[in-house]
Amino acid sequence: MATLKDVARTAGVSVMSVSNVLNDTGRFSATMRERVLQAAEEVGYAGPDPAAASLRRGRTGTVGVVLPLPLETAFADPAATAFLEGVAREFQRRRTTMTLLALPPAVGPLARYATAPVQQVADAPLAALEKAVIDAALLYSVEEDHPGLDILVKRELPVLAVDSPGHDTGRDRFGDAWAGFVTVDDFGGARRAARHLIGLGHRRAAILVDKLAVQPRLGPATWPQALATTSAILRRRLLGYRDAWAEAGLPFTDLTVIECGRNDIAAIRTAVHTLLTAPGPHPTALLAVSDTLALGACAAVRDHGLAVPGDLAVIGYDDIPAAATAVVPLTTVHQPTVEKGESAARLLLDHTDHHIEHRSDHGASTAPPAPVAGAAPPELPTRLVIRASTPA
Amino acid sequence: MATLKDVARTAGVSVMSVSNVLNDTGRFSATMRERVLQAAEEVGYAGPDPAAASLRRGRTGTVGVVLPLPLETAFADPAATAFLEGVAREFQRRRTTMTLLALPPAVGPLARYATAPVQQVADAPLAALEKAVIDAALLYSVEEDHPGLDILVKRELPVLAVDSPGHDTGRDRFGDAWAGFVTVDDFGGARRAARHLIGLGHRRAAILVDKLAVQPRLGPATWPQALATTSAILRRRLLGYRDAWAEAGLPFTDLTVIECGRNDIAAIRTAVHTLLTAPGPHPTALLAVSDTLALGACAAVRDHGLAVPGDLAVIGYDDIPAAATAVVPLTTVHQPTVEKGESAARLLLDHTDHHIEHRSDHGASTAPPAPVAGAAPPELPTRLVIRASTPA
DNA sequence: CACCGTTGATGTATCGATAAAGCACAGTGG
DNA sequence: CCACTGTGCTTTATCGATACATCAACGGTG
Repeated sequence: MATLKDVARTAGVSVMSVSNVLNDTGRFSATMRERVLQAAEEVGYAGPDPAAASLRRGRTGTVGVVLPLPLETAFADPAATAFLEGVAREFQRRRTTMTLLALPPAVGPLARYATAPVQQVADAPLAALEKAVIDAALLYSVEEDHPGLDILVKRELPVLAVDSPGHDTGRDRFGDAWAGFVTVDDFGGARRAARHLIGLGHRRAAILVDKLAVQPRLGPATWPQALATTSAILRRRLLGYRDAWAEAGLPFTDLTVIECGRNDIAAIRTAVHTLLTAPGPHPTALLAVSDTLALGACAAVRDHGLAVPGDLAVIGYDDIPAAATAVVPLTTVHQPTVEKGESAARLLLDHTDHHIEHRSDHGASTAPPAPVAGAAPPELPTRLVIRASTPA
Repeated sequence: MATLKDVARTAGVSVMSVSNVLNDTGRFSATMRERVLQAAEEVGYAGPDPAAASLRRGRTGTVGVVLPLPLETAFADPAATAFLEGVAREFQRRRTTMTLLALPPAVGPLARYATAPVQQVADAPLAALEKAVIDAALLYSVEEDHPGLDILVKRELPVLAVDSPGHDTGRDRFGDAWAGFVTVDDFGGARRAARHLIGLGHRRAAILVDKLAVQPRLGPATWPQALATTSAILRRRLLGYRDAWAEAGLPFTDLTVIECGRNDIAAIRTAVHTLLTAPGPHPTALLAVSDTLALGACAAVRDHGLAVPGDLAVIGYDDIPAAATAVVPLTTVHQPTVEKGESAARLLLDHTDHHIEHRSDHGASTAPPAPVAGAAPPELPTRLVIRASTPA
């Protein structure tokens, strides 16, 4: 591979001149420019070696996006992909590359809501966090006490967590590392959905979730079990639904949580079937924690010979594109998913750009740590979109 | 940030000893090990700086996965996510990280099938290819003459292309860079699907595609238009369907290609509606180039008051999980999608592991370029899975 | 007792680039 | 005529780690 030195020798100039031309620092003449570019072409120079430049500059231009394993789940979920699309868009604007770091979910409930400690996960994926060539990390739905976080903190990498419980605590750092948070008003959105149902006269509903933990337990869950979920988003949504029920003075026994296992038509059909054939009074409405689940539930209800919303009202969550175009357009809680990704990326990059602009060899001449302008609001709004899956 | 030097000073030993312990080279005593680990803990050493290690070793442990923009498309497509899951699995086994590099699709048809040259794309995303800290690149559905490829070639990075037309030509390099290919027998799979229909007595069918080019043109396409598609996979599938028709001596006018625009229920419904209300004889079967399209088409056909397979037979492609569990389980062409990802990753990593094992300071003592054992077969098989969306 | 292979630690050179200082030389104003 | 200010290019000193060579101490052998 040709290096700067080769180009310099060929052009008959110093390496610094070549570097100056290639980085367009402006400190060179037109003649020099020509000579260097010509020589670069001649020796087939492919541009500065990224590893060397990263070492010297102290910046890599790459951010790690940390996702929970299995990636399939993350990729297949329309809400997650829309989020990633937002992240990708902002990264592209800011000339930043994204490295995917997949983490196994920590086993056990969120430590702050449970007594059992989060178990250690396999070492191999954690080593990836140590060796990744990145300037910062963006965590998507990663538990706040995941052991992987310690590694990022040790490396003093700025970290931004999306949909993490950390935001609730108002903190702005993890250990010594800067920390940012972007969340969505999941609690409020869920509460609005449940209030809407109550306003329509519903008194008994079932909440459909895909899984509460890595190992799902199919069927109804008790409220303590449900609230011990490992997912912070899920927990906030459940609390929102529950709060509306409490507000209206309705008993929690009439708001059951059903674990379906997967975002999968067959699994949802089974769950709905079980629900509708169980003894005792049936729910008159379904609150699904995602649109995928809600759409599956609609299909299952129809297969069962019942009508949506006539026999059973359904409300989803996320407002994915398919929600609006479904056979029965879905009433759902809209959240600005793509924008969430953009905000997260923007907030993180604003921080890194301001604080580690570039390695400077003489003392700390870093810009004042001014509050970042145009930063994203920490909590994005949600709103209820009323369509045809709830009665008018 | 603490460096090796700090650890060495604290432990009162040389930097090399620290490096030896951390890299577990075995050339140190138990006492030394203790002292070093203790000192590392004490100064809060976060492990070797990845950029520095990459520079010195000449390897980064990261592979670039190049996907066409918009990423949303890639992430939302179940076939693509299954593929990425396979890639991720193999990478994890091999302790390799993946960097996502999104490329805008080159505008214009594949140059080898067209006279118009592939247009230049925006420069910004290409710069990412120059600056990415990677050892190799895995291209997913990237045109063989995409300008981005030149950059990888200049960097002499090993490249592996999946579902690219390159495999047809039997080449094993792009310029000076090693090149590998993994493809699936798309032609054969499509032909089997169409033959099956013909065997069932069908004589008129419509082929549903999402889009032939970046800017889709909704509605029927002529065969020359269809075959000028920018997607190599799509082209192979179209040729397979067509070949079955030709074999049976049926006219191509009875095999129409319909462009739906998106993998979207509403778009598909419109396309199916148009198809079924057009004057003249209607097709008796639908060949969809993906299961997502096929499942959407099934729903659209039912909405239209017709039955699958009674009134209209439907065959999909890919055999995504949802195909088996659909209301009418889908007849489709199965391809080993996850395995395709694993094979691609394995083939690429086998190459890089053998050929750039590590930077060696003295002369070329590299291992003989033995043919890689256990490498993936270059073309993976497909098979027709007959379920309920075609009559028995 | 001199010779030698082993073990464990250290020194030195380098990977490929960039930051900052240094240095010639031309043009200016007092 | 000389100090003074830019240009434009070069020299020097790193960035943080690893490959390889070297060296000291030691126990076993003929």
